[in-house]
Amino acid sequence: MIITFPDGNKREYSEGITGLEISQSLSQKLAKEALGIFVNGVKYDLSRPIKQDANVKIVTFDDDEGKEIFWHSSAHLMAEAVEQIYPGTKFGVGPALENGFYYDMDLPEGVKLTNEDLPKIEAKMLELAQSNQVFERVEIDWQDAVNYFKEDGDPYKIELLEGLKDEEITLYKQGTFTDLCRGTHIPNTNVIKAVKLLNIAGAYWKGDSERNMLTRIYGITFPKKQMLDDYLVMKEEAEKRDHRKLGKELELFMISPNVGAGLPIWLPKGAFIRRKLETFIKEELIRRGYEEVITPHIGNLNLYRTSGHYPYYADSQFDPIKVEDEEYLLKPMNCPHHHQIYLLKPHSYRELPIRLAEFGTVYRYEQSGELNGLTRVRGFTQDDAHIYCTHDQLKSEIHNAIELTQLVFKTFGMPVSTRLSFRDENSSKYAGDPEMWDNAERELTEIADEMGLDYFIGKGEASFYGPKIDFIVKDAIGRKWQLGTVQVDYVMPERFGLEYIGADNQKHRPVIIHRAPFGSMERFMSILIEHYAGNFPFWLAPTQVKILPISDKQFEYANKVSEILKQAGFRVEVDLRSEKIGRKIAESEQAKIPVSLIIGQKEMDADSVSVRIHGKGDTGSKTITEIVEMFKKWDDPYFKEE
RNA sequence: GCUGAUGUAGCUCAGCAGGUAGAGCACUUCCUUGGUAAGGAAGAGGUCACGGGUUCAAGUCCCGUCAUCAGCUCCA
Repeated sequence: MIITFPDGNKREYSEGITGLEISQSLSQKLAKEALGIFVNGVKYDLSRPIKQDANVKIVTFDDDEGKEIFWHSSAHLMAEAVEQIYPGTKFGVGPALENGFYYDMDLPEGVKLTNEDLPKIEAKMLELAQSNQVFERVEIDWQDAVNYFKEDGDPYKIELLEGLKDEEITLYKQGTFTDLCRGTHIPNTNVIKAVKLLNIAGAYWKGDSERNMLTRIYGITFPKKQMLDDYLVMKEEAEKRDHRKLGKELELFMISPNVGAGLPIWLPKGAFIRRKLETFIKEELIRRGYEEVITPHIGNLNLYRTSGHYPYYADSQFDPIKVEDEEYLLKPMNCPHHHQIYLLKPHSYRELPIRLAEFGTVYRYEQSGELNGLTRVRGFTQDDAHIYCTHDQLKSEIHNAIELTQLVFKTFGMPVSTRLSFRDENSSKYAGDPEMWDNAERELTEIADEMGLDYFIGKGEASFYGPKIDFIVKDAIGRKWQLGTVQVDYVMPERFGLEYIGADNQKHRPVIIHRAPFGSMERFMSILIEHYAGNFPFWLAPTQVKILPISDKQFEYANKVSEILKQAGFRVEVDLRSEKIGRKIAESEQAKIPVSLIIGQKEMDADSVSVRIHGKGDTGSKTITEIVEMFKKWDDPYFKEE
């Protein structure tokens, strides 16, 4: 039997050899670290015999697939521990996650877990792990499996089995715990050396709020204790970046229950940064032929009946407002307003594309449990624009919109993933005919391919009027959020009866592209705060420079320097308190101000300043002329430090 | 919206066997004039989220509301 390795090497083994034996034949280290083996692309347990020639790949904790196996097995280990501590616990599902695992369980009557119970379970898990339990794979008949779980009193497993009637059923046993599971698992629990249970939360069975709420425990495990320590340090660092924490500390925004949940209020410093971002993108829009418009915050309900947003999204809109005999809606979208502008007069194909842009604030009713800092709010501002173009222009317009979005993420150095959001053919929530959808989805794919985008496809993620390309970013604690978006729309032109006169003197329907490179200013800001950990670059920082005179003998000179810098257009503050320089520096650093200029007798005599850069420390003295030049260079969004 | 936890000074938090509300930082005043991350002293500051209830007495116990957090569900 010939086994081929990922590097192309081939070796001969006798039939029925296991992954573990193959690892052992390669190296002791690998045999110790191996967690599973892919046989012709199929995950196998290391103990499972391989019966024919195959391409194999042995995975360890260093591989994502290895982590998945490790954490999935850890979920089983946790279940075993919980079952031993709380006999009679019923189990739901327990998958591996990107970072760890969870298990959903239905604890016995009267048992309520709190965070204080977690160390007990952790200790049990470690104890079980050290007892060298072997994961055993059992292929079993469907009916036997049902009988087994009936006897075991696990209704959830039986329900899962109902959906697996035509499949091969396997059970996995380790120690006293047996689970319905497809696998794969680690060979032995002893590779789990460090355990941390992170939190407890409720989770509905099958995600259905009508059904039972199970107790979900999240945890993470590692093959080395040091790895857990590193992970916890990293997690702590990430939590320090949380925009809700930094937003408060740096006085960027607030949320007042007196105004309303999910309705953020921008404080002067936060508002400054946001305006700066707006100016930045506006300059790019002008360069790209957009025209700015302004539309009101409410609109006649009929407008949204025409667009289809009402009643389609009635659940996530604020209730209509009665005005005399009409009903108005707080606008959930800007597009219907912009379509009115298009409709104002007839258009020739020669005018297209028409690109209407607006920082439009929209209001959506989000469930109270969903609200989250700036990332999920009830009122937010989109850097919205609608491009009305002919079908011939569609590709190049989409291309340009994607390019602009990419420019944004590149400028801020944010890592994004790109999703082609397509419809789910089995759902009826989409407007327009299937042929149109197929075309639009194909066009988007073509453009993405031509641009060499590294994308994945999100089925069922399209908006109701068309497919889109979404740019998705992770926040500091690993949650994913959609920011920029580019959407194709053949539906609204129909609904609003948009037309243009073509070269053939006939009426034609334009196509609409909806696009927002930032997405929402609120959400973008939240990610930006976390991305920079509050250390905004020079061009964005509300206060760019803090001048710190050492004693009051330098106050006059400090004010003079401040005046020169202000005249040159920089945002400067002077610290004229009778504090020691060490404290002034400490506070300037804590406020994350990019540059502190320290001024003592020496600097005053030399017409210079001592330059301290946030995060770098003292960088020596420079003359006033030199720093003005330097700041001018830094005050550019596209400035990159060599 | 659902489940659970939390809500005490501007901030971070202690007080939880019911018995007159505390610390550090910030703030004010005074002293200090100091060279690259926190000098000293004094002072001021709280309807203990809000509304009910139990009790001689409630920050503390009970109920409700609001908000925040974690998760679930949802997201044009």
